[in-house]
Amino acid sequence: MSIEPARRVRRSPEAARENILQSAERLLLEKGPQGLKLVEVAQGAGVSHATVLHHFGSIDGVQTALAETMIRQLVARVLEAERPDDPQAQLEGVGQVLFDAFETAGGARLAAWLELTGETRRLTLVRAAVEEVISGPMAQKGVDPEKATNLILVAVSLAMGVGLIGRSLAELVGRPPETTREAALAFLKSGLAAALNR
Amino acid sequence: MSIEPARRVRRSPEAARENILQSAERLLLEKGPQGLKLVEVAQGAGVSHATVLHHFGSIDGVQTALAETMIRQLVARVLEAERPDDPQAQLEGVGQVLFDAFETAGGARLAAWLELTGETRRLTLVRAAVEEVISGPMAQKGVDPEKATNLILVAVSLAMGVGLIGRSLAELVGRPPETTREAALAFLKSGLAAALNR
DNA sequence: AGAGTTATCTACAAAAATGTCAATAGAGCC
DNA sequence: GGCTCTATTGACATTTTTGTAGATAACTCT
Repeated sequence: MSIEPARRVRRSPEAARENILQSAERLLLEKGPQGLKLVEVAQGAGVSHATVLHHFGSIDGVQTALAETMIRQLVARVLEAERPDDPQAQLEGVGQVLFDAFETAGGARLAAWLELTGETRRLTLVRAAVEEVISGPMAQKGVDPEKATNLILVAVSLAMGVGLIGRSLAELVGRPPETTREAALAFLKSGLAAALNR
Repeated sequence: MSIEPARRVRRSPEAARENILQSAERLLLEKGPQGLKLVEVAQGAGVSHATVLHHFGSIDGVQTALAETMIRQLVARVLEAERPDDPQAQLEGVGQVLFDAFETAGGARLAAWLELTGETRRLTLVRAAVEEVISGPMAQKGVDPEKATNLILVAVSLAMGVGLIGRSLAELVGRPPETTREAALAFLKSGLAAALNR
């Protein structure tokens, strides 16, 4: 019995890259940065590790690409909900959206990963997003840019923290996992209201 | 010319372990989880990598020990400042202390690392600390335990987020790095006041 | 001083992870 | 059908990282 050569699936370069990145993302979120091994990524994508190298050049290439797409997704999720319809409802919803963005698809874990690996330069996208919010909804509401910036900094930090450790923190003190998120949301909302209506 | 054998420094097991752990911590904070290599840790500690293995058994042993001591330090830093002298000043200082704790010596990065690696079980220490705060200063102030818990969850999450990405976030939008921290502190303070004086 | 203990070292070995290369096989095109 | 292009692969090569073993030197105790 001779060994059958594996039958191949031939994808377009774009499809191949996306397939691989999805596997990489899954691994990152499951096992953390340490789990991002070439062969495991390949395995998860149903492909040989040589293929991964063909498309990304090196393991670093994979990490870089992954970071970039994840940031892009994160920023997109945040901005998507910034429609300038009703500024009031918007401001109330900002927290909601932010929290979602950082909780969904491991946004917070991505950010943490970037911080831990010192990849903070990659964040020009984020900067653009922040500026968009400041000059968009905030300015419309007539908020002083300085103050608006501060609020955003706080809100994002909070969303980050909640997204990262919110669930386990709540469970740690014997509450349902969403407790942190809900409490933080309420806290943020009332804080925002107090800071803005004045 | 024959090679001189390196002269040895013989430490007590405890001192040796501590020396090594310090190097490991430095590396973790500098290069992230990926930078925690056996030889680098050894180099930073000024010993051979075999010595590290002798004391910790494996690289996992190093990680485990490191996580534990870092958590211990973090919790200690938080609780240290919980002296039941003046409940009022205390509550105001809580934010300060929390933020310090998560910012100093990479507390936030530690927590992030633990989360990313899925090492959340190691956190029994934290649980004890939270309970101590709830039943201590909070109860003294006559705060409903439920509400107290929520506030703590929020405060810790915020401290976490600020400690992790606060500085780079501020720099990202062109402010001095402490901006996030200061804004968050003010936000937290007024929020706490509003939630408690009622 | 001599002996015992063990933290430490060097040298080697094993394993894991990354990277290279030539051959192959899908898919579109003539 | 035959041709071309290249995504894919298996097998090999290299580098990195972790782990093992025996010898040695620092320290304590008698």
